[in-house]
Amino acid sequence: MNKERYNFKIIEEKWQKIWEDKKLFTVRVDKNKKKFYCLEMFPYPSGKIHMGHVRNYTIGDVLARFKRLQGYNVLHPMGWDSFGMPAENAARQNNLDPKTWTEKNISNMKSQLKKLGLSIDWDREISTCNPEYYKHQQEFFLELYDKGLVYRKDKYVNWDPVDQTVLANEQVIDGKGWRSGAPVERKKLNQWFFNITKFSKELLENLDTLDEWPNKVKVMQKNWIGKSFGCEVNFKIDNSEDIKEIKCFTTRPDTLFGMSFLALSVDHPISKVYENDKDFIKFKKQCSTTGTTEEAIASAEKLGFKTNLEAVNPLDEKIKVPVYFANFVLMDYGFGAVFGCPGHDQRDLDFALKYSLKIKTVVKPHNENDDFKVTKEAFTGPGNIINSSFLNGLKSPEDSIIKSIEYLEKNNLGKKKINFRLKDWGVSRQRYWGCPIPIIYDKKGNPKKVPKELLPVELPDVEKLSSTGNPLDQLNNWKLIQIDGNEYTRETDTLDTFVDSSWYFLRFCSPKESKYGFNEEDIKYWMPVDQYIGGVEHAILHLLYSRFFMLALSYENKNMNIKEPFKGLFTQGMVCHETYKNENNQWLSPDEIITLEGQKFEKDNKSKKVIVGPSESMSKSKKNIIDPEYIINNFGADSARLFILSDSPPEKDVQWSDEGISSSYKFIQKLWQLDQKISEEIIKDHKKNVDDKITKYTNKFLKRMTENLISFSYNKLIANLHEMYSFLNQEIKKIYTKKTIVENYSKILITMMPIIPHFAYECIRKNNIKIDEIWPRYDEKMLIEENINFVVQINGKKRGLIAASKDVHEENLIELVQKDNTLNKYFENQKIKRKIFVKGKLINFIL
RNA sequence: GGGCGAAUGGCGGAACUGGUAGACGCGCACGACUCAAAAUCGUGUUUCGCAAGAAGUGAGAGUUCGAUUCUCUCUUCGCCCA
Repeated sequence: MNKERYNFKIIEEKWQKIWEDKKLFTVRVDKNKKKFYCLEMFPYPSGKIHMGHVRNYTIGDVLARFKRLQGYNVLHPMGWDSFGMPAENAARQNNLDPKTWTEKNISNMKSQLKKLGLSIDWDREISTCNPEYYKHQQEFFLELYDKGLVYRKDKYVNWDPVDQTVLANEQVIDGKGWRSGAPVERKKLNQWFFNITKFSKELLENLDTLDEWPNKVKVMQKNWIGKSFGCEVNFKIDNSEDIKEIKCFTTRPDTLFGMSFLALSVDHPISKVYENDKDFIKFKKQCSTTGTTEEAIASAEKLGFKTNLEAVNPLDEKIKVPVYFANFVLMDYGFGAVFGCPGHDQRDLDFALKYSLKIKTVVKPHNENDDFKVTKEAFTGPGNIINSSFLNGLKSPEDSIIKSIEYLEKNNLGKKKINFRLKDWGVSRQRYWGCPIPIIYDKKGNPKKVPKELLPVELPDVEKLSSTGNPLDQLNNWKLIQIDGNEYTRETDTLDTFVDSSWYFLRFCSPKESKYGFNEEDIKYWMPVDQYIGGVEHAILHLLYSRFFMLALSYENKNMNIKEPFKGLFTQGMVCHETYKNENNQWLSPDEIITLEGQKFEKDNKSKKVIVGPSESMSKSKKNIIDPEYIINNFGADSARLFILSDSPPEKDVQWSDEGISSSYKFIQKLWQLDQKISEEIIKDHKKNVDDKITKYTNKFLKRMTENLISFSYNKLIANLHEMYSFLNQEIKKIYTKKTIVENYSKILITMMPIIPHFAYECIRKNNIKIDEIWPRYDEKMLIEENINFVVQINGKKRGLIAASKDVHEENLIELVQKDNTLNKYFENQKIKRKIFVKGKLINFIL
């Protein structure tokens, strides 16, 4: 038999065109149909899609197509997270403007995504850098401003003194600017903030309602919000005219007796008193050389500036301690002041050792004596309180904290307080390529909202980005504006791109609505997102900001009652590949390698062996990248989809391999050969079936496919397909009527539609199978096996199998076992002490 | 240091509520076709052993007739936070 090979190039292109012409995936609100909103995290238009995108969008597409077959009205949109720094960097490098660069990338990536055969409603495509989009974002900004959820304050940024620009944390490498190499300074700028902490409590508590989220992500968010239970304590200052009291927050009021200093942030209001003190100015400047991240501050050497103030221990007035400014205290947390207890906090101990302060031990481990003393390492574990007057002997921390707070409250020295680690969201970026903040300043510098009719505040075009500073700051004809005869200056900062992605899922519901960011009727129908799919790297910020945005929009708005944007969340794993290096320890890309007799060599110089390293997530720096476009062109989209799903569960990392993709390609060819065999059998149209094996199998197969789709076990779907192939390939040799074959085979083909859609549609069309595109149900009755292999165990060990009816009684089964030649030897000269019979499964003899 | 999770053949991974460990794929070996190779098809593939059989899911214990699955201790690795 001369079989035709499967030509994916012609067939995939053909079906993509049919889907597009028929607008198969274009959806609208239909209140008679149940909706399903399937969303994958939209991409940044970097220029080309990468394997991570292929995986993300394939997983989403399988689900979207499956839900569509199940009869849902499926919203499956796509857009572009198109503001951000890479565009600015590329523009500087290539001497073009970010807009042109971005638009070119979008059009290229769009055609790449289309080649994957995704079931996307492209009519809803959005791009965050489009004024049509960010106009509404500016409205939201002003709406939140009116609600009091937006404010301005001073905040430190990483400042590159050479490039005269603000750096993001990831642009600071070893304390130096990534481009200039100059040591980064901390600089204070007046910036805009979203008051996300107003919702700390809701953001934390609502996590418990998200039962379709991975627990891992919820734990990460919980830790990030960081609720802590503690106490604010008032410390009296008795040697100063101006300052009478300093407030601290602490989670360990039970260690107050061990206090030996008080430490303030250099930004604490008290610092005003010292603003003319030369030494203090010097110290403050020194502090500004450490980075702004918590990690940088934590790992920096502890430094202090001693004031002449003396703080009184509220629990014992005889104890007076010095007050310092210290570089490890942050103004953002608590009151910007902490009391130092060197015995039971490592940071405080480091500080105390440096400045020769007292170390008093007030907690001892349970198994130690009362003369236990902390010297070089702070003791932070659980224990008992010592050297602490009325707290002595109490279990620390549980009993001692409660008791100490009780005492402080009773004597008006402090009060119980819940504190959150979460900080307000700074949204100002000193960048060009972002959404302009719709604020203007009058001559006195007072901020005013840009009038609604003047929105959007459009980004001015630039021909070339300057190398230093914020470009918007230098465009005077844009920056200076007259309204009603009054002169104003525009805000030149743009919004953090996380703002863009905090509401795009709402815009997808009404992408063309011009009056507002969305239409309430649309939102009521489509929201929340039923399944959100993306990388775990967005577990905290993007998801938290999106959750905040929903709360902020519904705040003081009775019409909005959606509190959580994402009902279900799925975080997929990364795509990995082996890494290669040459003899000189330089990275080599997979296409610079050739395999000869199981050994890997350099393609250009076949005598040079290649060192094969561990498989790691694909990255440019390690050169272990496979280009999806190359794969699609050479193996087809269906092969790529099949392979990216097959080897690992979608939530775990997957290893990309040449063998894997070619095996997927071969498997599609095999399915095609099988399809041709089946076609021939359909034509023959026998009069009578030899048995009903195919129908039984199909039901079992459908059950497995359905269950594996629901549970995201997509790797098992592919295993099911392989088994199905082996089964049908054998079984089709027998005689079946046309009706039986068509009935079963069409159901099987439908199950392939979400996974390898081009192939499945083609087979359906080619065999003239008339189907409603409906996910097939299986018949429970057909799943029951009349005869079962019972497991026979002796002393819990498997010794054999006995075929019997599924309803066989214990006595009859025992009879069968004793008649069995291979099993009865175990019973010779043995007494059966006990029998365990599990109906329809096994029998276990204890001898 | 704290939190969360994982550990199964040469490799990726299956095993439903405790009940036949290793489905399926890769790799490998052998065979068929071929002058030969590639492609394709077939057979085999946890380890030890010729075999009967024995051992076996990171290590050690426990519960149970029976544990990859439940409990405890430990080891290693991954992720997040510091």
